[in-house]
Amino acid sequence: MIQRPRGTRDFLPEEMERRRHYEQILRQVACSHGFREVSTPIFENTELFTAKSGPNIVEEIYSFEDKGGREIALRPEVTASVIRMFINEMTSAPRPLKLFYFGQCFRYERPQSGRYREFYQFGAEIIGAPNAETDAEAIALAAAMVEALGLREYDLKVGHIGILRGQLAELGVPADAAGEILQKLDKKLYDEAAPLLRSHGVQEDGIESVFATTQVAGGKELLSEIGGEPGRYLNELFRFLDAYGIDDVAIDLGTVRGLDYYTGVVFEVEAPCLGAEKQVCGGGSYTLSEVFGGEPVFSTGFAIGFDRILLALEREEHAFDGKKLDAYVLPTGEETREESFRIAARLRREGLSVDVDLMRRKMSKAMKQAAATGARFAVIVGSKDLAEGAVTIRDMDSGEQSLVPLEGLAKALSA
RNA sequence: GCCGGGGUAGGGUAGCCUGGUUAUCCUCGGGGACUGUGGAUCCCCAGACUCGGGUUCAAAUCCCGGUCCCGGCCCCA
Repeated sequence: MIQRPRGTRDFLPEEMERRRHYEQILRQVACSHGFREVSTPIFENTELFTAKSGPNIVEEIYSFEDKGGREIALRPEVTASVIRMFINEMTSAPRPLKLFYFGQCFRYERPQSGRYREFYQFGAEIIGAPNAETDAEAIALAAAMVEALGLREYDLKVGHIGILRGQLAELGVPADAAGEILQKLDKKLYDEAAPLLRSHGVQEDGIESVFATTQVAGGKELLSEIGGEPGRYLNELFRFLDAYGIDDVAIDLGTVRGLDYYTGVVFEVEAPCLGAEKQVCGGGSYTLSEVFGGEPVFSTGFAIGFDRILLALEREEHAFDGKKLDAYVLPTGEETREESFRIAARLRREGLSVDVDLMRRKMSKAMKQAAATGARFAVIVGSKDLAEGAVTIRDMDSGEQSLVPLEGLAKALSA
């Protein structure tokens, strides 16, 4: 037997119905916010992902040389592709561009709960508007999506990476050294961050003030305490969020995020029920386009970990009922088999979901099968009824039966 | 990459510690009892010891390694 590769999954019909259901909710919410769907290649030139993210990222990318000697990588995320697409063919599109995508990504990592090597991300990007309105819109969409999915327990945290970046720059830490320090700070590894800061000549009081910043976390009352340009920006952002009706937002200046292309506002959504892998959504603002050779364009985006958020919904035990068949058509015997196909075909053309016996089953077994498919009605095709131009339909829940002329069958079944 | 726990028909399990008949039970699937009526019952059929090596007269059972799954660490764009 051939096994599935590690970290991948097969989705059976029941689960696929559930996934499509939630996927549609996300699409609908994105569209309702004026975003339009795009799709980019699942593989790209490896360079696209290494340009800004750095070499340690490469180890977790599925990359290979194709038959033409090109360095190709399965996408580990979609933001880079969307920005590439923007630079390649959308630079003169009216701004802001509001785009969303849904698709799988690949990372060579150790699989664990809520973490796979092939996983699905739903994300959105707003390109071209350098202001707090844009960040507010992105956060509003993320919040609306989580709400629409019905997740009950989640935390939305907003921070501003410009504050720590600015502080480090003021203390004389070179920009290219900031990334490593920020990573340590994100995880609150102060013991590891301190020596790095000292090595760049930062004094103890400077270190203290940086650490203090990472611990600024709480409610909106903190807004007044955050100074400088980022402080004004955050105040503006929160006013817009308030106007959007999003008030349950925490402030956490220690939120750094792993990628160093983020420059301004950063935000995350966590589902506490997920334990170690609880982050279900992450994003922020960045200026990625010039890294790929375009003009500097301000963008804000986020990605939802689709598998993870579905796992969270599962933990919260959200009920989901798949769609049922409208009817199951079964012949009473061999002599009406062909007629039952004619009837099924006709009902299908009329837009109903219809299944029909393919197993040459005896009627009682076929009825059992009809029950197993969950069809609302069984359409019993017998020669006696047919002689009157009719069939018997049976409501599978109540067991009630009635003789229905073929002409009115579709109507009777959709009632 | 590291640490720990696992893997017995499609799904769920007993057996494993203490090696020894045809590997347990439930469910699902196929057929029949039931020649025009389902989710009940009964009967029949089909279906498994994760893979490789070792120990042994004998391995599902003990030992080693691989693999996959689960939990955690590292990482997490």
